[in-house]
Amino acid sequence: MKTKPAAISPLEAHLGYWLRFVSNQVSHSFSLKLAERGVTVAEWVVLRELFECAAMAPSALAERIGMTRGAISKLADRLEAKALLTRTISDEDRRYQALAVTAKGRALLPKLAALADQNDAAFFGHLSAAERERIKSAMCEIVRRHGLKAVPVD
Amino acid sequence: MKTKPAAISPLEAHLGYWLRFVSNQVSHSFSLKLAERGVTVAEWVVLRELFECAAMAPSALAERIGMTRGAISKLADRLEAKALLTRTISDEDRRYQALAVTAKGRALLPKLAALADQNDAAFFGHLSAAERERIKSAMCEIVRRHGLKAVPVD
DNA sequence: TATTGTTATACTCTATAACTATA
DNA sequence: TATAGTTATAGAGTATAACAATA
Repeated sequence: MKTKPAAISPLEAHLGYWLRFVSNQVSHSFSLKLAERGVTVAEWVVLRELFECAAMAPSALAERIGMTRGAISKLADRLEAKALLTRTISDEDRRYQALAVTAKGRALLPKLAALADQNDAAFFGHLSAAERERIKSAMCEIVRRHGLKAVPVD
Repeated sequence: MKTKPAAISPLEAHLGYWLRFVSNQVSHSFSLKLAERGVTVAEWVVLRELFECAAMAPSALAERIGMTRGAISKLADRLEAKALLTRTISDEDRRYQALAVTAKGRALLPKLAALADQNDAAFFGHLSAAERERIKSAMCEIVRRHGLKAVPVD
């Protein structure tokens, strides 16, 4: 009985629109903070991920983060130039590399993590812990359902 | 009494990380769908926003969407080339322009909106309506708190 | 002089695919 | 030939700032 088809849903009807909007702002804000330390968001993700393990191959890292090998290669270039990361060619199979965070990188990481904490708090600090957890779970579940690469479910 | 400082929070500790991860996937998936119609995500946003009003100045649109005038200018170029949008210079003040969606653009919009609906459903359809609304409200609240440009709270 | 819109420039991120070197 | 990593190319998105036209 609708007189108008209402075929054209508004932008704000889509959850994807809101996520993109907020996410862009959060990431942009974070990127400004990181810029003071001379690092980009993608670089932070790589460094943080490498920090866990002693060393990791570029291809493994690429899969884990959900990036292409080419992208990792370029990021590694930049991080190497900043002396935050080293490449070491394997002796056994010289096609393999081991990426590792340098001492300088390890010294820098806590500061970057503090910026990440600070940025997250600025945007989501007003939410209750339960609410944050709820949203996080929802996002995590979406990642799982869609079989997205990096399922870093902690 | 902590033995370890635990100073370095993991990536997954941050809600911003999850939002960025999911949002990137959702947007990418949407961009693939839109590509079949020869449109990008940013172009969809512009078209959808212009669709509401008869016409709008680039600067007003820029503020509403949260983009720079330069970005709008480039988008308008592309949309004009695709005959989805027109620029009309004001007679009163020749610095002003009116951007408007063409008939072709109006014909295309329902199809794009359907893709948006479809994409949103693919990622968020498994959530209850209440849960979706909850997350949407949270995002909306964040936008409001941070006084972000486009507050299309509808 | 202030404002509107355009243009030039640049950089990040991403993806594809051709390429090199190893095996 | 198969794999690991690199490089070239491209395009979207974004931002800054210089610029032209107009008021």
